[in-house]
Amino acid sequence: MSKAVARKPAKSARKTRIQSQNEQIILDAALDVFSTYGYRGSTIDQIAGKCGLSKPNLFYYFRHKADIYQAVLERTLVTWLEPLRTLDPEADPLGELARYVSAKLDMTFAKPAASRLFANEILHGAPHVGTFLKGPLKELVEAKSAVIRHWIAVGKLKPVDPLHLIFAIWAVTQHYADFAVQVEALTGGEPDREQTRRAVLDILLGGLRPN
Amino acid sequence: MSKAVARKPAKSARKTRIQSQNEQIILDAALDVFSTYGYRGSTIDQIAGKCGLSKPNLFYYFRHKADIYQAVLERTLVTWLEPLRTLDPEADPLGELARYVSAKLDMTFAKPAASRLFANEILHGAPHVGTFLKGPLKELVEAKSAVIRHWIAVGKLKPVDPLHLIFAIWAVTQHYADFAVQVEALTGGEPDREQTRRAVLDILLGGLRPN
DNA sequence: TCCGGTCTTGACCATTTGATCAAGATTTAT
DNA sequence: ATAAATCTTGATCAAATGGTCAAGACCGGA
Repeated sequence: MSKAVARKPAKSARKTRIQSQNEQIILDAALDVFSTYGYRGSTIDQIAGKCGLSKPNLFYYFRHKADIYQAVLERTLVTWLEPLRTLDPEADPLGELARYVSAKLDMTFAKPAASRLFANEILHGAPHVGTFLKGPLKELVEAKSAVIRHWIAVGKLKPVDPLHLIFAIWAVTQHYADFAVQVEALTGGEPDREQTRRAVLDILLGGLRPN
Repeated sequence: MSKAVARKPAKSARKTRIQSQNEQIILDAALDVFSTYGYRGSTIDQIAGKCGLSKPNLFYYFRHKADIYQAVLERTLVTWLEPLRTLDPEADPLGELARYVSAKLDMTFAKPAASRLFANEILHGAPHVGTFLKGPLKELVEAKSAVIRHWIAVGKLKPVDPLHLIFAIWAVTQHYADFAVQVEALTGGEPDREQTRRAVLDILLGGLRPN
């Protein structure tokens, strides 16, 4: 991932009011479109149509389609990573894990499009976020794995593979965004969020209490 | 989903040796390509290239790109559904669930492309499998939910929402195919399968033993 | 061997789509 | 008010791509 995706950084690094405003409008629309149809399945016309700007105008702000994608993806990654960052080694393990799962679930419900965009990117081999995965994400995950291992070592958590626990938490929480149509088809409408939260916490953390 | 996706059913419903052979070759290649790049991101040329047939030749066997996709998707759905079908109400609940999770995980490892194809389809709103989700899948899931509820009722399983348990099992097992690049980036290479199996069983079923 | 049906493909078409550009409209600073 | 900078867009282009077609190669049964 490179930086500097927008266009005008040449002369005045400062962004115009219109500029930053339209960039946000474009990225909002792009998140919707890309997360729904995938990169290849989305067209500039769709994004332009959704945000009420003309196609050439999009190219005024972003030189290439790939730049729009890159920008919206980067904005998403920050959001996506945030909850894990807050896992506190000092807090009570089960409570802290419950808080993390709950926060991840909240994000899934609040920003399903972000989850789907990320899922799509990974599903297709992470062509744009390979360095993110092997860099920042890996470091953070290793740090948090150490925290979980420590909790286990001091007997506050049943022994469990930390990495796979993190995978499981991600998988289950994001499932409700990424597979939303399936979830809705099987529950008959949107599932009740509190019920979902309780069930997810039960299933994921129910077996972690030490004897 | 409609039937009759291939071409020649008109005169002789019987398929030539070459015909059924090439159809399989095409579908195999199509699964690879579609699961990697998505529907829109895949081209007939890619599929043709991968299976060593010419582009017009593909159109000889399948009239439209969508027909190829449909055919490979249908073939995948059968495979995908199979393990759940075998959930036996008479068996020991925890053992039976463990067997199911294990079988699902085996399928994930054996046919990651199938998992990804399905994931991609759902992720993009299930445009081709809506009726499958709301029909056969829903019925089967409701039947199996009843089984789980029964296990709980007779005290052989800790109370847990059956539907969300099924979701969790799907989410976690398929995660290792759908998010394989992320898993590999974080584990540093392919994760050990037996270790993964133990961890997944621990996490998903560890809290289900009744007191 | 020979014939009808099956299979294969090079050349081609029409549409979609990412991207460009020049000309004009609008905003901003002075 | 005015000039400079910024912003906007209709028209257009070139490449990619789903799909067609006619001509020829191949195969299988009599």
